[in-house]
Order: sequence, then C-alpha cells, then structure tokens
Amino acid sequence: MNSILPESFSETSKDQLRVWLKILKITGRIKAEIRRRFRDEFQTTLPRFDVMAALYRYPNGLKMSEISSQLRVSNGNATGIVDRLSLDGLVLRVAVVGDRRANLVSLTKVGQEVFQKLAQRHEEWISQLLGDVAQDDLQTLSTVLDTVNERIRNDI
Amino acid sequence: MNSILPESFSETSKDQLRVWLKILKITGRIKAEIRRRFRDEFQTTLPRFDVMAALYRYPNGLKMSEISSQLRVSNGNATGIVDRLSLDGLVLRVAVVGDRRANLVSLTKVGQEVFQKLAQRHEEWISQLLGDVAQDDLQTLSTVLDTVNERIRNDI
DNA sequence: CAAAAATATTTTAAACTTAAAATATTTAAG
DNA sequence: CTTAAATATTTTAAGTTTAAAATATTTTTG
Repeated sequence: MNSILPESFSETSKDQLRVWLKILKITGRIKAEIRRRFRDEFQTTLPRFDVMAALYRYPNGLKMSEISSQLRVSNGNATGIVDRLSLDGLVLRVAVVGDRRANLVSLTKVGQEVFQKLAQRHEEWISQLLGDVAQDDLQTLSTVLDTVNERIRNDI
Repeated sequence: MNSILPESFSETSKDQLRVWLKILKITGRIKAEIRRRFRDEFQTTLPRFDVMAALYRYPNGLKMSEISSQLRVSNGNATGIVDRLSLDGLVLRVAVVGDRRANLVSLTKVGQEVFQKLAQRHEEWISQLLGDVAQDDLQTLSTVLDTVNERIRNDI
C-alpha cells in the first residue's frame, strides 16, 4: 500500500534512506537463513563458503592477498579462514617458487568435491528465497544495482 | 510453485544467484564505506549506531530482549554493544520495577545529542552513495524488495 | 653492494557475531 | 504452597572482522 505522505522532492534523502534500510533488512534476513542452513546441513559457515568459491574459480590457486582482495576482506581475516579450512583438509598452501613470501592456496580434491555439493544447495536456496521475484523485476534490480555500483566506484 | 521444466529452472536459478551475488557485493561495499566514515569521523561503529537508532525511536527505553529482536541479533551480542555504549555514557540501564530480571535501556541526554549528529551525517552519506539512482528505479527497487520480503516471511 | 622502499603474509588487539549454557526471576500448574 | 515452565539476561566458546603492527622477503635506488 502507498502511504499518504505528501509527494515532496525535498524528501528524497529520506526515501533513499528508507530503501537502504529495507535492503539491509532483507539481505540480512536472507544471509541469516543461508548461514543457518549451511550450519545445519553442512556444519560450515558463509565465510568458509565464500573462500572456497573463490578458490574453486581458480584451480591453479590464489595467493593470500588475492583471496582478501577478491572477497574484500582483510589479510588477517583470510589467514584465519584459510587456517581452519586447511585444518579440515579442504585447502592446501603451496610455496611459490621464486618468492618465499607468498603461498598459493588451492582446494584439495576433497575440497573441490565438498564445494560442489555446497554450491548446488546454495543455488537452490537462493532460487527458493528469491522465487517469487519476476524475471523482469530481477532484470530491473540488476540494472539499478549496476547504477549504484558505478556511482560507488566513482565516489569512494 | 515453480512448475517449469528443469532446464528453464536451472537457467533462472543461475540468474537469481547472479543478482543475489551482485546485491551482496554492492551492499557490502556501501556498508564498508559507511563503517569507514563512522570510524574516521566519529570513532564509532555501525552496530553501535544501529543500537542507538533503535533506542532513539523509543525514548522510554527498550528491554535488552527488545533490542535484540528489533535488530535481529543475539542477546549476547546486544549485551556487549550496550555494555560499551554504557561505558561511554551514551546509554543507561534502568531496573524495571516489578521485574528484577529486566532492564530498560535508554539513551542518555548526551546519547541523544550524539545520535542526532550521527543520523544526520548517515542520511547524507546514503543519499550521496545512492545519488544517481532515479526516483522511479528507487520505487521499483522498493517494490521488488517487498516481494522478496513477503516471500521470505512465508518461507522461512 | 647496502640502505630504503615495496610487497606478502601473519600476528595482535579490540569489537562483533552466533548458538548454547548458565543464572536469576517470574509465572503457571498441580 | 511447591514445583515446573517460561522469561530476561549474561556468560562462554568459537569464529569472523577490522586496522594496525610485526615479520620476512624482494625490489629499487643511490
């Protein structure tokens, strides 16, 4: 239902804020649900999934710094997640020949198999949770997001 | 609900996943930027701002459990944030007469004044970051999000 | 070559986050 | 009234997150 608020162009920033808070609320709820399902069904977490997804796209491995820049998290953050994935035998750190500072991190065979299962379920979950959104609206949403993304890129 | 063929379904779910990842990427970037500005300009954090915003809407105070349900965070999480706000003199815990289990948390006078400054800048930032999005697109985005929100409510 | 700068990563400290367990208190049931 | 259940909150343990400092190595520069 549309509210009875007066149409005022000076209210734009309030409208923007309202939409932004709505975005946060909904993405938060979806993320919480995905997190819950990963925990219940696979005893894993979203950050672990994100790191495994990045590594899956690069079978030759990624340096630690490449993982953090890909996922836009701090180096220290990546270190901790990779440490724990490594303890579970899902990823491997391999020394880079010619640069003793760097490591190449890649999924183990088991890690690849586990990720494929996770990714399939994850895609099903997202599809289910976004299920009622029309194809047209999805396209609009995507375009709007591109605009925002461009704005941010030029702005920050 | 979704009675289309497996192939079409598969394509759609990939599209949905793509849009979802785009949403995550952009909201993540905006949140990171807001977090950075809160830190640099006010030496505070987004979670603190969120708690203060909830308390500002309820001048008579909120119980700890009301804070956590409003913000959809765990009780323990709220405890920590309120603890730290309290150390800074921005919020106050007041015993509830007739129920020695509960506390009413509210902003102090200083807390209210600080929040007003934070909220004004926050609104400016969001407006700036979403600045290029047309009013129509904003309305579409809002409607799409309502649809998703409804879907989740019925689904989770 | 030697010192300085740049790069790659880890460590650290503080805050945030969750789920689950623990504590305290109130309400409901028998 | 007494016990059991429900409610309100905090504590705990493990993981995530960030920024900044520390360590190690490589590259650049004088």
